[in-house]
Amino acid sequence: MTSKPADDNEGDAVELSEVDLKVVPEPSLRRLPGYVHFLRTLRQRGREVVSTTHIAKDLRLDPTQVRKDLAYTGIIGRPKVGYDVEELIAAIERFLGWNNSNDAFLVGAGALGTALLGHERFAEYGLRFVAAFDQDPSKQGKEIHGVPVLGMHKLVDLARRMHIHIGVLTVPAQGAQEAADLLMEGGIRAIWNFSPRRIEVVPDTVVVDAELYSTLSLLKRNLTLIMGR
Amino acid sequence: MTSKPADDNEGDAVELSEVDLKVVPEPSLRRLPGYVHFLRTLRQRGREVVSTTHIAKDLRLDPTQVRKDLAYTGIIGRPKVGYDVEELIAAIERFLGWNNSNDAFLVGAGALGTALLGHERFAEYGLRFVAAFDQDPSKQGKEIHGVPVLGMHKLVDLARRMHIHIGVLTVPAQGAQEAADLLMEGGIRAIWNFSPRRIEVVPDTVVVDAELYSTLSLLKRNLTLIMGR
DNA sequence: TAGATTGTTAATCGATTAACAATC
DNA sequence: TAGATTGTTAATCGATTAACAATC
Repeated sequence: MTSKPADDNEGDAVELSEVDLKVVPEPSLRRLPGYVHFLRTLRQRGREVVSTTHIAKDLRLDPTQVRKDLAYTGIIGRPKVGYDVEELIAAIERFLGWNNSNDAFLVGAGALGTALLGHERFAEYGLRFVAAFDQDPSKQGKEIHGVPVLGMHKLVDLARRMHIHIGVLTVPAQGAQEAADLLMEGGIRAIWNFSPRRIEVVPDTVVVDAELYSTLSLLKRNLTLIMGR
Repeated sequence: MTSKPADDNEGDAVELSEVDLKVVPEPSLRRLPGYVHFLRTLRQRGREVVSTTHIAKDLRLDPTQVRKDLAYTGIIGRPKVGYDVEELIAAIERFLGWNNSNDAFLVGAGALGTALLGHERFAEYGLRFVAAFDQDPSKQGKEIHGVPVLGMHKLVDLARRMHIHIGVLTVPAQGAQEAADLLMEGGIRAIWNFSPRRIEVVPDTVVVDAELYSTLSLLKRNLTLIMGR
């Protein structure tokens, strides 16, 4: 996965692209999609350039922070002027990989899974569901939002043949690891986990938790603070 | 509760609860739900005590970090022994407010909204949907997963009369702020935002972003890193 | 030009991790 | 008891924020 060079043995001569990629802080990666949304609305209003002060004000961030985040995408701004809106959108989208769309499998066609399958906007973010899987036979053979639902036994073989790399996990906690194991057996390298369980993965596979319950907990906690005074 | 007076100036007599509540770091709050999930599986297996080493190993965290997180809930462990599993679960649930269930309104009965309405597990986390709202007349008057869908014009009055404090936003970006304004007008103080827009709120109101697109971006980025070498 | 803005280095802040005495 | 574990203080690490020279 994200192995670090243990010591600086001639690290400078190494191809920069690789090194640079890994060095982007996670908080920056989380903020970048938000910039795109704001920039798109600016573009719609006909704006051609934008400063980090402008972006920062809208998203309530520090301008320096925005500037650093943008720098990771390789964009170059013009002093006194700012950044070209169109160019900036393109740079971030390219950086985040929204252009090269990835086909994905979804496991667990329950309430949450069904919603994700029907969420057209994911296409904008480079995610396309090509098949869903569920152990419930009554769901198999049907389609949900145009995506075929198949039995679990077809997952591994199909993932291999279709060269699928992304799996979305929307199964209950107790089935999560088992489903993840199937995904990995099928060659899937990235798992978007909506179950509340931590998933164990083989090397060179990444799990990102959707953290539904984390954010809900944060919300309730903050509400308690507000109401309690 | 937990806190030690910085110096021993009879600090024990001071009301600690308020101060303590605010001082809990957000990362800790995000991790706590994960502990509960693990502890529940331990309980199911009949385990009665657990050490932070044990928890940390399972969730791949630092034991000291786990100990600090748990301390925020007010739980007290026994050296050499660990923590009482049952007691610990109760302490975290109480701390996160999962016991006192909150009634919530959902705005935007689209694909994502429908899924959330059908997600029974939210009840375990103290969230209960009592009504949904959508501007599409064809959806109004019906029920989704047992929750009535109403027109937007009924939102403010109903929220006030029912003393609703939590709103879940599952509308498209362009309608997000407007919907949030309605929620706030109805007296709602906490908004769980699934739209990609940053929401502006009045004082004493909290927004927590579900960050679907943030985590998806993280996932795709990490995948690119893995595949690219 | 003058002044706003970028790009970058330094200072600050806060969270994580290490160290260790207290303890059952 | 001996040793594992808690609770807490100190050290480290990394991200955010401040400062400022370069620049169009």
